[in-house]
Amino acid sequence: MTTTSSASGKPAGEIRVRFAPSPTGYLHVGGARTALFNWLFARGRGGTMILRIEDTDIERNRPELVEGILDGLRWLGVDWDEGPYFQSQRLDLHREAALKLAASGAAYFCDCPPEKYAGGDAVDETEDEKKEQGPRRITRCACREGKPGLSAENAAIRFRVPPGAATQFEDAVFGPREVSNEEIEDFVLLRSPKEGQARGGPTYQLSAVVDDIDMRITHVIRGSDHISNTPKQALLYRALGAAPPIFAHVPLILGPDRTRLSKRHGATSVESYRDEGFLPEAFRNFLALLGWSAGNEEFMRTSEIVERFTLEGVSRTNAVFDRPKLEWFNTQYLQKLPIDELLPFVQGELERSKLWQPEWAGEKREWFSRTVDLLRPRTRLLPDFSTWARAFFSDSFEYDPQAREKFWKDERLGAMLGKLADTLAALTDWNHDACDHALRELAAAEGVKAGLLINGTRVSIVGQAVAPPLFETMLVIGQERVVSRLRLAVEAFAAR
RNA sequence: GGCCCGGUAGAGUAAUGGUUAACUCGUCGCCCUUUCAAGGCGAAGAUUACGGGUUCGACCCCCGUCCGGGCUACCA
Repeated sequence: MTTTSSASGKPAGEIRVRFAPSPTGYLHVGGARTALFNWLFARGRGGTMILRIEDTDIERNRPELVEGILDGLRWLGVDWDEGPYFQSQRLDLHREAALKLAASGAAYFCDCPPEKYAGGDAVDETEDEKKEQGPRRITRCACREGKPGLSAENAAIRFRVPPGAATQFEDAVFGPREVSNEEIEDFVLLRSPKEGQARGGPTYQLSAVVDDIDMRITHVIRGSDHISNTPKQALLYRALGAAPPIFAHVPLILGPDRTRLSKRHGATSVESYRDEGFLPEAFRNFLALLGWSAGNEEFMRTSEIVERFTLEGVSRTNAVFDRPKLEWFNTQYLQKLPIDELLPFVQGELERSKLWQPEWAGEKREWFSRTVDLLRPRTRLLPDFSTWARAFFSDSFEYDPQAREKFWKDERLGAMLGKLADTLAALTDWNHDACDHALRELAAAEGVKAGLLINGTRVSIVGQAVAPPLFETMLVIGQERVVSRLRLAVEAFAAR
């Protein structure tokens, strides 16, 4: 097996990491966080990020899911320098390695039924032994001693775990690890051929290690659910004549009930957060802080996280996914992002909701920018721009029933709205103070508190009880529209 | 069952033997105010899972217990 055939000609000593999802589902938040950590690590030290699709399980594998995973990654802003490689296209390399190991005696052919191995039971134990209480022995079946007539055409290949030794590896998060080989079963490298097949496929252990060697991966950063498999892989590296990489097992993400995050906890796919209207950078910031931290500051632009990220800073404790905190990050980014960085996201949202007008990117860009800037302190998710703030982008909007209920109570309001329309229509200079004075004078003349008119007017021109300060709202909506909306409101008020 | 890893306020983390255990989210209150957010100020909330050690001194080191998680596949 060669270790020099990787696609990149970069110098040795460079950091190379990979994210290796298997297409058995969508990209979930746990996978996304693992991808992010790999990416942060690579980007922070000039390393190379590789994407590899682990699709060796033909039965569970769903190729149509690959594109969704890539989309999720792209949305997250996690890009890669090499790949995606598909393990299904590298099967010969994996088989070759298994055969080579079998030829050298580091592995052997075995045709025991898989059930014999399941559960870690010793297959060759006696009934008496089975009844004994003590710890179960790790499987070492008779094939290990060599069974005639076996080959890759009719048997699986198992790794021969060296007896009487211990296997160690380095984990950047959990520290040095050592496991007695007595705890490691003779795991399968190459499956036995299924009916109609000439040869079996590689298992995860084999293909991952062979590819990691071939791709010259220096740091394997993955979920801590893999930590127990790592001794097997360390053994494999050495048997294949390669030095094991540094491993870094990152803690798992849990649901509110402290069990592993899964569908029943609600949204777990990255795409669902995209669809809800979270900003990718907010999501990234949140994810980065699940199992990693750097001092007291939590709101950190991605560039800053890249700068500060270290494997040593990764926690060993599983973390609970806390949606309210994710939402807090989103509101922070909605408010603090330089406006020009936010605009494309709002544009995307308005395009989705069919409210977008091309001129807002052209001659009316200033207006668009000012309006978004005015709205953003009160938004939580991108769709707020096309739902709650619809009246800022469209003349077709409805009065929110609760807003009407709350602020269209006073009977005198209807008439006042009409008078206000007349007064505002007469204004020659459409600015904040002019609107302010006009409204307050009217309120005084009518003998009502300005608040009554202000609140009633807000509902009239944007249909909502909550909006930015009224006179600034009037400015961005424009004189003509404000006046006509007030006149429409007079009718609606009467018919309410 | 076995092997491994964890356990600091409701959540995420800090403090890696040395003053009243710190920060962020959330919760509650006050200020601001034209609605609601944002923002500002403040409060409540932790016998550092429990029990033993070691030490002048323990969140931190050791042992045990409990709880949680992972692995225990010819899945990845």
